[in-house]
Amino acid sequence: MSSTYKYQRPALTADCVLFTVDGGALKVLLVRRGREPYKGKLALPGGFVKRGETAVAAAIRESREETGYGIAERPEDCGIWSEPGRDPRGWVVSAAFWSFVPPEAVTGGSDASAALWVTFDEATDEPAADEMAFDHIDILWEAYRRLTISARSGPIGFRLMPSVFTLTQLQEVYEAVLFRKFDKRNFRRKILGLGVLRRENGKQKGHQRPAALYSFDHEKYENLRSKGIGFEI
Amino acid sequence: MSSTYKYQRPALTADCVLFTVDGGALKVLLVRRGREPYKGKLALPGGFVKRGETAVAAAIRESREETGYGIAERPEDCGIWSEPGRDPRGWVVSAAFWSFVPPEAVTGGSDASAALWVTFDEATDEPAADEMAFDHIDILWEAYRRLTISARSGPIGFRLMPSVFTLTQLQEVYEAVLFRKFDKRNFRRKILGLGVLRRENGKQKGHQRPAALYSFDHEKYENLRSKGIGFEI
DNA sequence: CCAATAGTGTCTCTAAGACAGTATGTT
DNA sequence: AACATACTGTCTTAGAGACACTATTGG
Repeated sequence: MSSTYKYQRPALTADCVLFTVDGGALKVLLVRRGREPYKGKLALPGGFVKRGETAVAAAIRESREETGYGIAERPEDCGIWSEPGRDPRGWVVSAAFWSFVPPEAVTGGSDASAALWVTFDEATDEPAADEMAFDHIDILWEAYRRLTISARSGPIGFRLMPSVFTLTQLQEVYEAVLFRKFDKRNFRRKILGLGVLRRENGKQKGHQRPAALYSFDHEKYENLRSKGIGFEI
Repeated sequence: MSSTYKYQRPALTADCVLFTVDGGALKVLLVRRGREPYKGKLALPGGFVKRGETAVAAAIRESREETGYGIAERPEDCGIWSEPGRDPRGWVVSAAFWSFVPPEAVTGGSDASAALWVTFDEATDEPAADEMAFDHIDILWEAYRRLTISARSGPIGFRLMPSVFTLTQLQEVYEAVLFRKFDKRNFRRKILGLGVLRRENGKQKGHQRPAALYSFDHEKYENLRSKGIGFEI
């Protein structure tokens, strides 16, 4: 019952895949590494977990420090990455997470940071994927897999919509995340039928016919999530 | 770029929640701890990750060492548990996993081990839940949450059925895992409609009318899993 | 013959998906 | 007036769920 072990200990890092939808495209936040190893390569934001904090807290902290972007909601698990040799510095295990960032944040990051939003397509296609540090390309794919599962099993709106939005905007987000198109009438029927949207006063300011504005009803939304009601458009 | 860090390192453990269905009840495999801390309390099988192995490999190895039960399939993620103070010995972070064990294994464990199968109800209800070491009761609940999600999104059969089985047995497993009953005709229609079962020759040996035997068609099963087809009975 | 379990078919209802035209604003 | 986008309803089809009786074996 001593506080030391005969076993060697790994270094523990926390990495975070941050998604957003911007201009109809699913994007992820990457940083260009300023030091070795993989200096100059693209990587997920992240860093070492400090004693006294949880791994998820470290992921939030490091993401904010490195990129200036705040995380809207509690990040979700994206696996434990412990393949020997995944980090040339030695035994480094990473706890990965993923989360959404609302689109307002896309233009609000700290200017001095090395963070950049890259479309998911660009990040995962050659040759950019080869430019990714460590096993981060694998983590990115796993995060996307979990994102799509999450998007299909419940409304994802809270996590990446602005506080007030139009139904067309909401549809565009779903189309970007799931890489498919929806029929406008069917989409509206389904979404409104969930009963989690609240009609807001006012109209969108646009160049053509203004659209009605909506927001999420937090209470009904949580109710729906906890009951685990399916959500297949 | 040295191989040492200014940061302290956590000890890393891997814990594994092993489920089975036995006698119509969902059960989990627990071990009674033989040493401090929490000596004499119930805990999940698990132990320290060694350098050169992945966390999931450690979970498989430790489970087998501690309990004698082999794991049928690759364990799935059950989160990273890193709350400060969760282990009185110091900074100990646990990577948790969950998996199924086919029912044949229930009677096949090593006799000398301190492992025992406990129904999920018993393990999670008071007062047994208070007898659980560390934060393992939380890990157990999280594993069950993930199990039910998995059971609803695809056929779980491969992972915990014997190689040949009857439709009634399969239904009993689903009912035990999901804590609900199914109509026999609807269940059969749905399962057979998936096209992943292969009719086997021979009949069940029983005391009444013998039932037809089935096995899983591995190829069609994997096809179904990869396509992510829903599975809501 | 009786007990026990295996096995089978129909109806209803809900929800997804396909489909085209009208309404309302801006310039 | 022309243009751009918002908004709306019906039909078809697939699948979930409720429901009760017959078939086959062992004792």
